[in-house]
Amino acid sequence: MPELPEVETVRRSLEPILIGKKITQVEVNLPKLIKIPSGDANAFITTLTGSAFKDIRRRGKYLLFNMDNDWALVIHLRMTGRLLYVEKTAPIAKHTHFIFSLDDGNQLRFHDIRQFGLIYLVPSDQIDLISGLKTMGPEPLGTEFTLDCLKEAIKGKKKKAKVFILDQTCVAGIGNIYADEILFQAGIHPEETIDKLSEEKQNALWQAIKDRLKAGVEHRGSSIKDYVDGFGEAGTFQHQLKVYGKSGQACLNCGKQIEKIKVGGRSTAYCPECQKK
DNA sequence: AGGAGGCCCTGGGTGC
DNA sequence: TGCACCCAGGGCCTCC
Repeated sequence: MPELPEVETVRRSLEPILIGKKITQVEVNLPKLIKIPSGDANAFITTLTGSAFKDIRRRGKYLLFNMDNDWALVIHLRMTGRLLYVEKTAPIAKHTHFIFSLDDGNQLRFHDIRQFGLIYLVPSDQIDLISGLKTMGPEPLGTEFTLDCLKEAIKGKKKKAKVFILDQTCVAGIGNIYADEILFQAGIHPEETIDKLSEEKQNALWQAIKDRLKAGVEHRGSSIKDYVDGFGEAGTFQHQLKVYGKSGQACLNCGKQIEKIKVGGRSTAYCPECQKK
């Protein structure tokens, strides 16, 4: 499940090889993934063909490819999306929905088993047309994400802690895996009401958000099931996980059994001893 | 405002 | 072996 560290790893893997490359041909096999212009493969193909990659940015879990014709190709990988840079002779894997042929003879392919991925093509100065980007909260690894910034976002909110950190308008880029890991490190119960946290816990949450995401990036993401970078390489952060996917196992910190509950409709693993309300 | 539920979708796992 | 069912989950939606 690509979250901030996985999306950032994809960005870093693709950036050096895509910048300056021109798209010579676009093949769309599943137009419904194009949200803007809605399902319009022809407009999508016409606009992108002949343009070159200028830069690749990331905002939350979105990848933004700025093209030299002032359009931006924006991609959200959701759960099973992959962006792969391959030779054009490589066999086409099942679930390959988009193929961008490049002027270096290789291809960038978008592959997505569950077809949940989202693709947008917007003028690069109008990325706010994408509602998820328009309302996106602060980048947790950026300088704007200060302790005061987090406290301000928390103020008056009655959401459960896990629901709060998964809310992209509160903090950008956190998904189910890192949410559980962050709350474990901060010693916060996932169902604790967020504005009931003590000063000390708010500080611990702030530190844990930055620390776990940074560690995820350093380990090139977590490859639980589907995630790989732009070259098909797996990450290694899955070996650092303390609670996600560990329900029934002993907590590495206290030995108590990790429990599994549902919070905000998401499966949640936590240690009842280390994460008390 | 928050919470619950549904929807999109495939494949892997389990139970009979 | 086959079939039914459940689960995984990000973002967006509706309804209460």
